[in-house]
Amino acid sequence: MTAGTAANDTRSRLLDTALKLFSEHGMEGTSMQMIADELGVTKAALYYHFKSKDEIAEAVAAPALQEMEQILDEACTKRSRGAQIDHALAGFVDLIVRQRMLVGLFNSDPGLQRLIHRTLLAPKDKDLKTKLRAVFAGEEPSLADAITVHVMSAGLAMAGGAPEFAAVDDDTLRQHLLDAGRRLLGRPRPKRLDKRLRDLPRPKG
Amino acid sequence: MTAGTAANDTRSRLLDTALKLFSEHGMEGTSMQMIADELGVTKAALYYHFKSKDEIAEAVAAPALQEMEQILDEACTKRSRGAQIDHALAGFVDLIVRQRMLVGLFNSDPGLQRLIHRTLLAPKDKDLKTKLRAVFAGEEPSLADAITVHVMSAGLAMAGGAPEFAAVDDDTLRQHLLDAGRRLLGRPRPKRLDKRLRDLPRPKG
DNA sequence: ATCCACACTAACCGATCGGTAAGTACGACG
DNA sequence: CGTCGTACTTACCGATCGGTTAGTGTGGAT
Repeated sequence: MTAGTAANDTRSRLLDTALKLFSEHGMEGTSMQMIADELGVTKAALYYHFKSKDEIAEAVAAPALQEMEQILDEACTKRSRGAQIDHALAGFVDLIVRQRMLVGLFNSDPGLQRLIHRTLLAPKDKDLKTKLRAVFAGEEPSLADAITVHVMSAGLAMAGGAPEFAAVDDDTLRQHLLDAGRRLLGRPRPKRLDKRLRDLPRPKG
Repeated sequence: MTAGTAANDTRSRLLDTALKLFSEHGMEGTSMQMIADELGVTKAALYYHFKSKDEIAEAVAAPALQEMEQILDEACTKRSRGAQIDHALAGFVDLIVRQRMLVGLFNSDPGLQRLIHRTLLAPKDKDLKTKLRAVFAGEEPSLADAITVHVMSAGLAMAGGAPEFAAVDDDTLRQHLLDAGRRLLGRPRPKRLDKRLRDLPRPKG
């Protein structure tokens, strides 16, 4: 017990550092040397903990991907479509806010995207994006709905991960992203009216 | 006359190729060798046309950036806030659809973003993002509005540049993105406009 | 005292990176 | 004919890339 504290600590610090650098410079723009320098160890030390750069990227991305999958699965258990969407949206926004850097990185780096798709998504019966679209817009969504869902997921993720909102506290950011998501998806806003009520067109009853 | 046709042709083919590769692999993930190979010339030939890789990236991004600036400036000349927003949104969506790859690349590559910010945006009195936010949400927007605008611009750009919608024809994509943008911004949807009717501003009414 | 697994380091690998220097095929011009 | 500019190519540079190998210091168990 209390076993590999040192190793565990270095390993998790390594992941934190990698995430930070990846999100600043992109995955291809971040070298193993940069990660090692930032950590204060040699490059070879990284290869003691991970077999390759790709494995580091996987380890960085995996937890959030798993969490997203879980949120989507939970949402599927809800009875009404409305409840499914509300749960998925709330969970998605919460994940984005808690993992701002990672989520921003995730749908912004072509290299990471390709890697993740190969190693973490492809093996599953259904890839995450498809699942997400299915939860928000049904199994066989119209083009309009598919586009709306894409705008929502990408928009919320990029805004959540944007450096200009880095100083905004989690609760506030979550509320605003939730509002934006609901507006896009045409979901009614629950009671909570914020100070600045805009004229919301409600196209559907 | 008809002078530098060959050179001009190579130069523009070079830019096309670079854009394609940048958007597939990211800027850091694309080497000069890759561009040269795809073009069927040697790497050194690239350096005949451009001084550096950065200069290529600038040349790739510059026209769309200029066009965006022009759209925003045009929008500012409109009388009502509503007309300003409508013009900017229509122009923005139109630009995204016409330049899908580039726009997708633009807000997805940390390396390109940093470069562009240094070389093309910083010198201007106001950077593009600030200008965009000002047009859509006023000079001193609330946090909620700033976030909404960010979600919109990033969401529309990423959806427009997304490979899964690559096969969608321009008009259709434009309509759906416009709808999503209007929903987000709380703009009323105009009654079924003729889809051919674009935003061409009447020259000095 | 010895051994051993752990968590590294120093030194190195071939490949590739962005970039450069020198040379060349070629058409236009005089 | 010769010469000049254009649009390249061949050959090369030092630096850095991801990754490997062999060795080292250290703490705990025996």
